Amino acid sequence: MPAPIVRLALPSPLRRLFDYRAPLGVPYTALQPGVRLRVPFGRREVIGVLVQRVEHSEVPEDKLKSAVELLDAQPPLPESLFRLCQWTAQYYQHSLGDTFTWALPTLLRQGEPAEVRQERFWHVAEGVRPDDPRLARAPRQREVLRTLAQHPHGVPHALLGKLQLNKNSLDLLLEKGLLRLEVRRHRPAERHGDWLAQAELPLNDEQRNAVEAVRAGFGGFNAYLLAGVTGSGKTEVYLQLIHQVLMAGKQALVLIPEINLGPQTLERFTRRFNARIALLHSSVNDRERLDAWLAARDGEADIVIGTRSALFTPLKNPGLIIVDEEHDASYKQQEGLRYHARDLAVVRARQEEVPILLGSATPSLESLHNAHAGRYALLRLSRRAGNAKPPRFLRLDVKSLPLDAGISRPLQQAIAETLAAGQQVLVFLNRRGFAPTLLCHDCGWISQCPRCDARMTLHQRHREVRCHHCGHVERQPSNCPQCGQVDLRPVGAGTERAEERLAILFPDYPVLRIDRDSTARKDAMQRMFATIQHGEPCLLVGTQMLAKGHHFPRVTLVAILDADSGLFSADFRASERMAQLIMQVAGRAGRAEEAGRVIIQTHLADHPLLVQLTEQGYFAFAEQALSERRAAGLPPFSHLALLRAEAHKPGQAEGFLDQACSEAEQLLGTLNLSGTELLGPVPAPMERRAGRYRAQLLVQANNRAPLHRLLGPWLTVLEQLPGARAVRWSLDVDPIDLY
DNA sequence: AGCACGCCGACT
DNA sequence: GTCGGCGTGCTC
Repeated sequence: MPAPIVRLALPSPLRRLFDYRAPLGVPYTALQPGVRLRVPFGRREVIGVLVQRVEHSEVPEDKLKSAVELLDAQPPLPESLFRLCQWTAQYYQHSLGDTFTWALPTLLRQGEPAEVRQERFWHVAEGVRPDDPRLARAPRQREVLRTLAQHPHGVPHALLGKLQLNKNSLDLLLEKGLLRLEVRRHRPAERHGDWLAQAELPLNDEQRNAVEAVRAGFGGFNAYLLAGVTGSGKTEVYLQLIHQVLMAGKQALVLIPEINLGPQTLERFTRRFNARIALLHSSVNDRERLDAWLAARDGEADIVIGTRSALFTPLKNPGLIIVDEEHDASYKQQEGLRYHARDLAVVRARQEEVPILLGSATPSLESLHNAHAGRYALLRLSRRAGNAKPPRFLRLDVKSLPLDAGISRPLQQAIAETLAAGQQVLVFLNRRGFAPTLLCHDCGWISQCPRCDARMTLHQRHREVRCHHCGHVERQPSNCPQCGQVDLRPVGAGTERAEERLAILFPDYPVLRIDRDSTARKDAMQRMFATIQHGEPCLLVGTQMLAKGHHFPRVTLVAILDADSGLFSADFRASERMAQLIMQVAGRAGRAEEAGRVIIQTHLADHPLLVQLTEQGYFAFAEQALSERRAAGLPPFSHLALLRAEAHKPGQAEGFLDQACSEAEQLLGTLNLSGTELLGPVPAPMERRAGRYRAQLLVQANNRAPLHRLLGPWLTVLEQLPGARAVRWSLDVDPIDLY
């Protein structure tokens, strides 16, 4: 009887499965969905995941290859996670095999055993004496044996170096049978005593209501949107809910944004609970990641905290999923599998029948819309802890006012007053570098990036001009490359220039710049935060790095140098992002007894969205923005998919998208789908980037169902299009950035 | 995606 | 004369 046939998902962008004969001698019952097999694929070997056994294959007998090896006795990923991956692949129209690549720990897809790290212990074999005659002429080995004999419980492999035990001698001794190598499974961490390592904080009634509401929904799928202004104590709500989860013998999964939220929030979790916490963020190495993944899967971790990809951590007893700062853009992956971890978290919660809590001071319009539609229960926290007053907003109209490094005279005055009163000032400017352009005053030459349709930013400190889009760097020219004159002028201002200018304007106070450039060195950020916490009056200048997570209790003035770009951008989400950023930055100020002030420089001081935001607050802004979206038929009142393409030659990407567009039109007809529109193809807003010409085609649909009915067959056609190889293309379902 | 094959330009 | 550019074909 020939070996059974198995259908596998392979790490390849091809959106189909591949059939193989099972390896020889593997019992039929071992071929469970989810087990990994090593298989020949083209001219290489890859590791695939078994999706199903099949009776017979469409693939001709002579093309059917045999799998090399079965890697697992049991499927390493539980069925729940397998299902989530299948759903994800389907929804984002992505290859299932590649979806596993993004969802599973690196070591698992490299074929590592799905087991917790094993520790190896070296022992002297039973009955062996250090003066064994076989070692008469091997003094080094005799020495090794003598050392090992002093450790009756064996020597862990990791400590061999410390004891000066030579690996070579050990191998020889092992070969002679004089040593025994013991492999011990890392023992799961034990937990003792009460879950709380620290008393819980008292809750105000809003917080108590929130905790009670979510608790009432334990044990089944229920979704909550916790909308709490900065400083209203969202984290305490999370902590008390997690405590309830732990007491019920279940696990909590907490997703956090990528940037900086780390230290302060994490510390609150670790200090509060006497629990096994698995951390999954960018600086966790592959081995630790696999161990954390396994611990969560086997119920040996009580709380899992991690960034985007932690969404795919299996849980033995899931009790609650929390997505903190749910509006944060870092939940959306922008390459490969373009998933949104917040959206998938909701799907997962539904699949695993657990409650989910989305929290934010500035909820996304999508989530607010879901709350209005009754899909999420809205829980509001409107009061700041300790009766801290909300900040006061001032729109400073800078029309026709001179700007000095982006700073107007009235703002300088406000800064001076604040510093004189012994308080700190935060200056927010979402642009790194000294100036976004270098201009020749004599001939009009500008610092254009040779590979992008963009200007290169001057970084004066490093005497360089850099392209922020492709990373291209050149020396700062001293003469104009075009006319040779020396009058090169920086145009506009970034954080570096603001920092320099503020240091001159306020020589008596320290100026700290916080952006990706200034915090590149490992401890730089820590040192700056230490200075800030110290409380002396000072000026902080920075990008959105300043807006996330950290609290600056002594800051009483927040200055936002430029709010305009959010108000007239081509991207319809720009105003939402601007509002969120302003509120997040504003939230850094005035947390103690002094109310903070927020001064927003703008040329559009009467812009309705800005007025609404600053006078009525974020929720009023959101209502207005939502009604504008509704009127324009934009998300969340419609659904988008964006087909992007890029190619080396101009026009090539658009040519491909033209074909794609007519294929889509045809399919819309044959499938009889209505309410779906094709917009484009158009060149990308920045057509050339890193030397490639880019274009995009937007699909907009009133309903999700017809959109998805189109996408599947459409991509199948696109994959077979003759021109498809010459362009690099990808589909983004629910795109966030439309560039 | 990766990898090989195949056919035309600047060089050890 | 070769090394190597990327066009295109295929992966059970």
